[in-house]
Amino acid sequence: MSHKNRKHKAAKRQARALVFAALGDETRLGLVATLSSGEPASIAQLTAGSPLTRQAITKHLRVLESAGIVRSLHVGRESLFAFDPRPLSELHDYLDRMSRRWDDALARLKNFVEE
Amino acid sequence: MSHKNRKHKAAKRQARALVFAALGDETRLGLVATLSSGEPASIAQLTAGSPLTRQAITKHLRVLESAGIVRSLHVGRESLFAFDPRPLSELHDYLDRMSRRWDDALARLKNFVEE
DNA sequence: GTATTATGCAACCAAGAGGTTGCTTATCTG
DNA sequence: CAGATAAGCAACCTCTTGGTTGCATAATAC
Repeated sequence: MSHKNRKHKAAKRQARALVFAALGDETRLGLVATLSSGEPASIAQLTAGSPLTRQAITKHLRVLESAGIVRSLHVGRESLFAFDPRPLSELHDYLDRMSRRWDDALARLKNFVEE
Repeated sequence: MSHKNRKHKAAKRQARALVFAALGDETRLGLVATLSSGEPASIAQLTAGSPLTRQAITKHLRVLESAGIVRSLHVGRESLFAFDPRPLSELHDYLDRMSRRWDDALARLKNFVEE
């Protein structure tokens, strides 16, 4: 494999890890669920149903934003967040590519636990 | 939605977050890549190509194991790890279900950033 | 123009993550 | 058996995370 290719792969992996990590929290997973199936919402709206403080929710939104999963805009005194499906779509493709090896992997696993 | 259904959903979300979090680290993503496309390997083997110490790799493997992504067995003096595709398959399905809403989401996003 | 609402900013805190080193134990190998 | 190899255990360290509280500021409503 070429040097350039290796670097490219490393960068992809880094970006991917960032997206995975952003989804690795129940609160954020909930926020994504909400935003992915509805209109853009303000911080106050997103905090409404939660036991957490507004600031905690804000932090989670910023994490999602740096992973590219949501985008934010200031409208008046509100800060609105919208879901961006593209990073998740990339993850989906990644898992899809990987899934071609799952049958073999499952066979190896079966063999592994039984031997 | 029923109480039972709500609890079930919460449990699913928790398990999912655990798997996502396990993949939210470049080192672990690398280990998964290695194990998913090859035979079960020992800790020493998995440490070989890495700048990290054996103990660091061990910790990562245990994280993957508690998320169900790998399974381990002791064989002789070695501890072997094998890839289990099922949790990743579940994630794939999750993203797949979610992807039905992505066209709408993308349209909303376009509208959002342009208004 | 005053009160209310929505947010931002900063400091702080406890717990967890990622990593190391040092030592012990178990299992081969010659 | 002696030495080498594979791994486990535990303590420790630093940085990050998830959360809080308090205060300041910008927009909106009455």
